[in-house]
Amino acid sequence: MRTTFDRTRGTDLADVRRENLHRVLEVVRTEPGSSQNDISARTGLGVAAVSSLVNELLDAEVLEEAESSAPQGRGRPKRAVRLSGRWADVVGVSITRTLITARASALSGAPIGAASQSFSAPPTPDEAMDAAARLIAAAVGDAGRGSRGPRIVVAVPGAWASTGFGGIELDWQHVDFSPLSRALIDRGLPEPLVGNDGSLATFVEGREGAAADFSNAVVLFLGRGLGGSAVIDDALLRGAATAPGFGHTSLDPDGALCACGQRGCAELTVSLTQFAAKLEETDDLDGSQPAEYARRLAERAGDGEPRVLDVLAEAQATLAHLGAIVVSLLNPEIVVLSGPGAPLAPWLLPEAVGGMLPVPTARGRFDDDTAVLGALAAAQELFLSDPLDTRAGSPAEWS
Amino acid sequence: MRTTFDRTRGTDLADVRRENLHRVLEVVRTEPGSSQNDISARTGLGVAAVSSLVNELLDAEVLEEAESSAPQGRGRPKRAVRLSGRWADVVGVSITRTLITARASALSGAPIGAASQSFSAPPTPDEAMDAAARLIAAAVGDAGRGSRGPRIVVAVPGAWASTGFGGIELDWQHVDFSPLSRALIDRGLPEPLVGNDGSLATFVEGREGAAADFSNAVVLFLGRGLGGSAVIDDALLRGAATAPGFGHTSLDPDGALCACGQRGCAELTVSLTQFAAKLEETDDLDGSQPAEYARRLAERAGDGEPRVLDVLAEAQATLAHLGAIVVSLLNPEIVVLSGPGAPLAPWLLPEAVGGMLPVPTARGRFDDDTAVLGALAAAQELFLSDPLDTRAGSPAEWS
DNA sequence: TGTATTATTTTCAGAGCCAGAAATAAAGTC
DNA sequence: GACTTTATTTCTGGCTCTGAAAATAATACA
Repeated sequence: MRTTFDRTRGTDLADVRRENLHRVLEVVRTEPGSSQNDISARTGLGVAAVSSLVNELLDAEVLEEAESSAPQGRGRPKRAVRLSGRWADVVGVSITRTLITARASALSGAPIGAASQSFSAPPTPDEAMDAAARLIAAAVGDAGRGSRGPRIVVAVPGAWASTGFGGIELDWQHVDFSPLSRALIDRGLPEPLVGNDGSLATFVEGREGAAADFSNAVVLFLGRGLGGSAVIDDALLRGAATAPGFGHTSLDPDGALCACGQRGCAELTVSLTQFAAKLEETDDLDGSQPAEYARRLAERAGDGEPRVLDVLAEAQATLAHLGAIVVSLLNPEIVVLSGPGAPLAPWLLPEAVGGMLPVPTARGRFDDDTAVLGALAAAQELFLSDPLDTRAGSPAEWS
Repeated sequence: MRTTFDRTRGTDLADVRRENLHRVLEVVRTEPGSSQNDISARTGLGVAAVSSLVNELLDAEVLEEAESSAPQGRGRPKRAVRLSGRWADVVGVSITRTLITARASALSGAPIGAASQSFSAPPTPDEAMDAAARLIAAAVGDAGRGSRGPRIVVAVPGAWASTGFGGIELDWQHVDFSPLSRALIDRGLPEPLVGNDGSLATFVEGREGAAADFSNAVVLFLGRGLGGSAVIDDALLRGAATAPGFGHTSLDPDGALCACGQRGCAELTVSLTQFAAKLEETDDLDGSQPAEYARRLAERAGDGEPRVLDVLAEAQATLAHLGAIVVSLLNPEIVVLSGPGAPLAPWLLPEAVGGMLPVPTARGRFDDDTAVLGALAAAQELFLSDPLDTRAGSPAEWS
């Protein structure tokens, strides 16, 4: 626990301003149509400060006026505000072995543009970055602010190591993302932040999905692999993005050898890839999007197809064990099965997981869109946390 | 992930001041004898601000002047400062089934007083709180500041649940700590903060122990049970205090039934209690302090006693499995075996744990003192984070 | 001994931020 | 139309930082 810092710049008035701008925006995000008085009450800031803060945000077109929904009573009417719906301020990107998607939204969440490209063979890092830069530019179109670029977050199935980004699913190792940064800068866009898909899924499930009402949650991200992270005390578990994650938790030291080098990893029985490998003569998962495959599987399970039920039962047992471990370590209030595999939740999630601490479970809300929505939510959070910053985003891992 | 807040008070200038006071103290703590110029360089604050901050801390007797160690060169000499060694500002307490210890220190870490009481039978909550209050008052003696009481942190082998504090080792359930608060208030002392021993051990190992040089670490606390927590991005993993912890991680769903209700918990093979139960005809652990027992065990292992080696080898296998799981979830740079059981590290820690991510390991530094030193370190951190606060501490869990 | 040199700390504007109070604005009510 | 009510803005004051200048306290050298 290094606690020293060198020249990080002391805290000063500007930090106070930034923090309070963030608080104001957080209130407006969760309660669009708030008035300055409302904001003052929710944040604890005085009305004078809120007036100054809100007007600055209106001037910067981070906020815009909204028609007040509440019926007009006595007295001067409220001036309701909401997050701006005008500019392409946030961009979320998802990279997988079959599809790269970019979505641009306004701060309000209003969609601005989207673009995607599918791949018959998993893209190399260069191919992926090239495509991503093009798709991002297409999604943003001409809706970007002149002065300031959008916040861009890219979700990738992989994790950071000291040598770079790598992942088993894409078979990338030691990948350096600076070509993506350069390609974006060439197009006049700021540098992106790259994060793990499971962590970003956890963020969006926690922020506006199945775990929104809880301060502590574990989110399992079931796609081609198995990932996820946790929310602890209302904050995303950091550092988890750099770890192999839930999928490569070794549950049985004498189990089958996994591609990661360990034995008995959870992913060997819980992942859409493994389901397909066990059920189909031809591995037809890559012929369809993961959520589509998961939905088909759910149908077949619903029809009672025995082999499907067997495979899911095996996965369920693994998940129960993994759940018990994670619950005993992190003590969540809820465990969420998120990602493309969420439609299989009825077969994979027992009503409660964990032995010592039984915990309720829920199905994720976003299925195939989870990763890209996670990236969008993260990009929005980045914007809102420093809404008047005009610097380009610096490249960094996100959570 | 609840992100709303009601009336938490906006950020203001006072927060800036508090934060900067904390930064100054953090520099002085890690480098006693720093001058104002040094502090300015390390914190990024201007010299004018540092002058004001340091003088305020000197006035409050949080800092004191130190003789400068550097040889006097040209120019005006530095005014070296260090943390005050005068007052009993921090108190750490450890409660176990055989011993309650309280230690009072100055902010500098200089010991002020200590008191302890041993128990032949595990104390009830009332007995423990009664003794703790008495021992704390004795340790502080007349070295307390008149105006402001010390920060008091109590380490207990147990965890918080919604209903209160509980732990298997002490057989406490739903324990409410308000009697301890009242007993302390009656003696003119502020309310204590109660935390899990494994979390506090992690804090002190991370702050000044075996994990001091790492930003990410896992600490296993081996005592009568098995606990611990993690440091992630230089911060203690919060929320872990409320979880059953490492000891009750179910490694084998078909394993032996544990007192916690799960099967195959790590603690069933890795804990001093279990070692004693397996090795001795009479469970003689409670006849001695845990670290003493661990040292004897280490000697017997060093002498090659076969049964001891067998038990430790079994424990080692369990730890390797637990380590692999924890490493894949939290990605530490080091795994530390801390607590009274640390002397057994040579037999319990393989050179590297984890399959996918081999991670170096280390022995904890504090043995039997780990819990009380963790509590002391936490109390110091509480003081330093708000050094001019005059309110009494509010009761809260301290993870 | 006296003066120059040097490093450190303190003092002095200046600007930014929030709180609280007063002033202003915009509606409804009598 | 005057009054009441509610919302927002303006104004004053206190606090905190920064940057520059001044003061301080020691050594080095003539």
